[in-house]
Amino acid sequence: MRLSTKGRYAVTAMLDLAIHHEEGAITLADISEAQGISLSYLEQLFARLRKNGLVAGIRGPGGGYRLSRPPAEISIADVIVAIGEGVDVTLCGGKTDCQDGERCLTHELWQQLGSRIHEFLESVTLASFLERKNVNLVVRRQQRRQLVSIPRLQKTVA
Amino acid sequence: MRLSTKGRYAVTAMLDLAIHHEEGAITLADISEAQGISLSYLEQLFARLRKNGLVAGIRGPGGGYRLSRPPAEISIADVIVAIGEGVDVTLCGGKTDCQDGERCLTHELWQQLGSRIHEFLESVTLASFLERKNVNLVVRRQQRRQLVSIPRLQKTVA
DNA sequence: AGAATAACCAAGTAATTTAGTCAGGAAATA
DNA sequence: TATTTCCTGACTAAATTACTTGGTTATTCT
Repeated sequence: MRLSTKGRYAVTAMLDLAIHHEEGAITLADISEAQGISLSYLEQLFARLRKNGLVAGIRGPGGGYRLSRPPAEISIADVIVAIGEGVDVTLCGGKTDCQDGERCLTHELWQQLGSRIHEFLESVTLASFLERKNVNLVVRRQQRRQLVSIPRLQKTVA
Repeated sequence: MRLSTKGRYAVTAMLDLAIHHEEGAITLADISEAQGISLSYLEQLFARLRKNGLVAGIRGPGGGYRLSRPPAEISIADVIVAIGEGVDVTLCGGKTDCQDGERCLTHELWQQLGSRIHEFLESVTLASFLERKNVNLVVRRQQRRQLVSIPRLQKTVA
């Protein structure tokens, strides 16, 4: 019952795009540096995000990636599903073709679990998450320092 | 975001024990045969279940395994956690020692997800699950045949 | 036109995890 | 003592994850 870093990477990268949504495209090299993720690995992840219509790639100098929908219309579930990290907790992938009785005994349990997970991840959008986060930051008076190590984030928050 | 067969195996095996809770011990060899799981693999799983106080092993002829608590007091979460399939969805395992800001940005998200999953799995006990299942079976008038391929289960249900 | 920039793509590899085997022991019962 | 069953540790095969390497194509700037 674990989420791979692939999922985490994708979500954090998408949040990064969401933060700079108004400012145009942002390069994978930037994300790579800011988050300490290998560039090529990011490229693989973004290939899937792109194929699923979540982001649009812009080539050439000044290019990069942009969200293809406003942050309020992209849920965490969308991201997780897009990169292939499906929330299929059942053995037979949703179908009821697990033939021998005992498998089917627990089938509904895992199916329900999967639904709950999906519901939750769907209820959180990039926008709603950042909003909540912003509130938290303000509440905590996050002006102590520029310690928090993501400069591009700081700009937007402050 | 997937549950390994390890977790599934453990849960189905525990349900098996729960069904025969009144009838005394049941051997791993039986479970192995009924469910088509390798005996040695089951032994490994039960070693962990035993160490976590969920089952008690009884050696010698006529021995086997029994639940060490009534089925109503064992949740699916207990089982999943016992076999090491933790519901730790965060990177840093609950601690907040993911230093660079972006990690901590999503930290709460994964933590909340983990809580939701755990809550759900905790809300289902071996007893409550079987009860629900029984109701379903009765409602569907499961008398059509003895088709359902688990004889020991059939005995109890019928 | 040419160089720089960045997305795109395919394939291979290293590390980790999962799922399982194998070979034996130790306690209880008959 | 022989059988049954739990119990243990170490070892292996397959799959998955997390990368790396080495390119290509499209776009822009000079």
